[in-house]
Amino acid sequence: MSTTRAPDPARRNPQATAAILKAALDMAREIGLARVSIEGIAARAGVGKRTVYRWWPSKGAVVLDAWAQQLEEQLHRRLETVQTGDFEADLKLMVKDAWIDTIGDTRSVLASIVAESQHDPDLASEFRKRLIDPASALVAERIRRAQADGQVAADIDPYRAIELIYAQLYYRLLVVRGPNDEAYVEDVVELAIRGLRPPRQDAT
Amino acid sequence: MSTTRAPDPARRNPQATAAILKAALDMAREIGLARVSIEGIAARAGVGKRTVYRWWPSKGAVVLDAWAQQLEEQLHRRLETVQTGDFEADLKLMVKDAWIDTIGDTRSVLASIVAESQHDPDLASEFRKRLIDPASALVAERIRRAQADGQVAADIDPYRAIELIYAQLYYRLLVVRGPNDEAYVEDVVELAIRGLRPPRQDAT
DNA sequence: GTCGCGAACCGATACGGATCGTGTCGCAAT
DNA sequence: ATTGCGACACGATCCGTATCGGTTCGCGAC
Repeated sequence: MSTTRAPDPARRNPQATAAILKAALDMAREIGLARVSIEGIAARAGVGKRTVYRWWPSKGAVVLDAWAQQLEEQLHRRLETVQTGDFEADLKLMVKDAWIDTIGDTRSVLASIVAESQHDPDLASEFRKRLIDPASALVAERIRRAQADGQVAADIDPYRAIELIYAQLYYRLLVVRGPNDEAYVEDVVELAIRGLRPPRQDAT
Repeated sequence: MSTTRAPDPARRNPQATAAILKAALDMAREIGLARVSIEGIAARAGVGKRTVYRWWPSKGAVVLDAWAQQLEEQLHRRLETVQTGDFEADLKLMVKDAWIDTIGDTRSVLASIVAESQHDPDLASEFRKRLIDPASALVAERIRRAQADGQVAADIDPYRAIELIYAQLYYRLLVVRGPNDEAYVEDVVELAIRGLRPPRQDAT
């Protein structure tokens, strides 16, 4: 049972760690995660393969780690800004901030990680924990406030509302491949909020 | 320039083709597309690797071909059934038919193909042409009819409405991994149609 | 305090195994 | 006689593990 001893984090070499993360992220952006290999990462970082295998379970985990770390730094710089009071405007700001400014041009890395996570449950779980959950929690809070204000129906599950928005963005990214820019984000939020109802509604 | 001559389809061996398609689809369902290899397909089909490479450019293309062919057969058997007149009911029927009955338990194959298509533009394009576009065209027709009847606002782009529905299903399949059954499909359609508006609306 | 020593990380290299995509046979069908 | 076919061999790449000296860290003896 005790064959795999956990390595000691205290003895970890920060230089090697940083070099590996940088090499992994750079290569993923240059040639795509699919063509990245652990051998390649180790070679580019000037590091033994063993050192990579010691601290990460797969190439996907390395790239996710590097990428998420970069996003977190960027997000900490923004965070608590959104407070215009208008629900739709706030939502647009939050989503644009996350999807355009923070994710931005690393969107192909995001796509690669989702792709890789289709056959790597551990990576999938780490991805949700590291990216999806924090991003959702932020938006969910704002939606709950809108429900308290009566701007959103009380029987809506905030997380379903978030799905309604982000699903559209991911769908474009992963499946249909249309433009995915600022204008599209606004359209996505508007459509999610407005629904498909005709403007004139004669209830029973 | 003329190094790669296209093979002559007339001389293609139907037995070999069928055996390859069957082997590819079976293996994809059993062990997942990621662990499928062209070597494995050829071995299982009792065929030389060269024969596979002659007719398909990648393992993803083989599996997509086999899978889409099966779906098309199944869809031809259903097609023109939906005509209850009620827009929401029709939409639920159509989507359940496609997502639950037709795709059904081959959903992991779908996920694998989308994953693979992230780093294979040709596969991505073939996937949209073979699956997304036909499915969308069917639903778009029904939405346009609903617009003519006044059940859907006239300024809605039918294809955006479809995205609003299918995006949710794909998002669950590829990213967040919740239940993706009949009940969820109904919820998805309802939420898409209803939007986030509060029930009471005092327009200006 | 400082010295010694074992444990763990480090870079480097080698290894067997798997799969890739191509090349090359002889055979069968047209 | 041309072409698809099954079969097999090939060089290349990457995987995950092992092994080798080296260095750095923690800790107890002196």
